[in-house]
Amino acid sequence: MPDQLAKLYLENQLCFPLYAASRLTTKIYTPYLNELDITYPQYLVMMVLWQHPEQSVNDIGHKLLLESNTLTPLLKRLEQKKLIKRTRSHKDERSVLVSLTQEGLELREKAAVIPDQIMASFQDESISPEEGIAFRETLKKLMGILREKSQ
Amino acid sequence: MPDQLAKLYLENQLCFPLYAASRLTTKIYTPYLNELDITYPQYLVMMVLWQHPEQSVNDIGHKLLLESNTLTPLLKRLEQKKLIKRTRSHKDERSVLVSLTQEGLELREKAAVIPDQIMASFQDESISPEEGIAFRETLKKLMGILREKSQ
DNA sequence: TACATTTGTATCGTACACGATATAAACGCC
DNA sequence: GGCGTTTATATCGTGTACGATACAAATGTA
Repeated sequence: MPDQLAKLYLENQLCFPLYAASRLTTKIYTPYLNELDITYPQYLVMMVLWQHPEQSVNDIGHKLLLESNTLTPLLKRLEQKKLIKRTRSHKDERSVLVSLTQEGLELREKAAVIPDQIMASFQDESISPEEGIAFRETLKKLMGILREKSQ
Repeated sequence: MPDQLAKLYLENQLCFPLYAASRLTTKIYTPYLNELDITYPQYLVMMVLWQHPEQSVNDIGHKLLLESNTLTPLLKRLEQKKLIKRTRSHKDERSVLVSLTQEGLELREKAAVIPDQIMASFQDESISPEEGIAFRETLKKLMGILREKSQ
C-alpha cells in the first residue's frame, strides 16, 4: 500500500486522538458537573467568570475561543439557572456585560474540589509529572499555532 | 488567593487546552473537507471504512468511541451522499453492515492529499519532530487512561 | 423449549459548535 | 454632521455528542 494512503489511518494522525481525548475528558468531568447542575462548556464559562466576575460576551469568547452564536444561548441557560446576570453596557450599548450572581459566586466553592478529585484519579497512572508538564507545554504551543492557522 | 481556587483557572487545567485544540484542529481540516463535501466526523468514519470497507455500526463505534445515537444519523447522511451503503446483516439481523460504495472508495484518492497538506502547513513551526513524537505518545497514553476511567 | 437477559440499532430531547446572516450601536472620515 | 464601515450580539439552520429509552434479534439458562 502506498505511503500516501497509509497516512489516512486514524493512528497516523493527530486529529483523532485530540478529538477523542477532548470528548473523553468531558465525560470524566460530567459526574462532578452534574452535582453542580451545569454542563462542561458552562463550567468553562463559570471558570472565566470566577477569575473576573464581570466581563462582556466578547471577553469570554476571546478566552474560550467561542463566538456569540455559541455563547448567547449558553449564557441564557446560565442566566435561567440564576448563576449569572446579563445587562447591556451603558458605556457601549452594543456590548452585553455578564456578571456573577451571589449564587454563581458561591458555586465556586463547590467547584473548587473538582480539579483535585480529577487529579487524584490520575495519581497512580503511567504518566510521570515531567511527561505531563512536557505534554502541557507542547499542547500550549500547538494551540498557539492552530489559533494562528485558523485565523 | 488560596491554592484550591487557583486551580480553577483555565490555564491550570488540561481540560480546556484539549477542548480548544480539538476544536481548532477541526477548523483546520474544514476547508479541505468542504472540497469533499463531508464534515470532520464524517471524514473519521470514512477513514475507518477505507481501512476495512465493510464494518458494522458497532465496529465503527468502537474505533471512534461513538455510539449509535451519534452514528446512525451521521451514517444516514453519508448514505444520502451515496458514499456508503447500509444493510442488515443476514448472520445477525440486529447488526447493520456499513460498506463503501464505488464513489466512497474513490473519495479516498481525493482525501489522500489532506494529511500532507495539513502537515506541510506545520513544517516551519516551533515544534520539533521529537517533541511531536513525545506528544503523540503521551496523548495515546492519556487516551488509554481516559478510556478506562470513563468505563 | 419458555423466558429473562444481553446485544445492536434506532429514536428522542437537550446542548453545544459553527457558518451565514441580521441588526443596531459606535466609529472614522470627509 | 452625514454616512459608509466596523464592531458586538443575536438569530437561524445544520450537524454533531450524548443520556435515556425503546425495541427486536440473539443468547443463556433452567
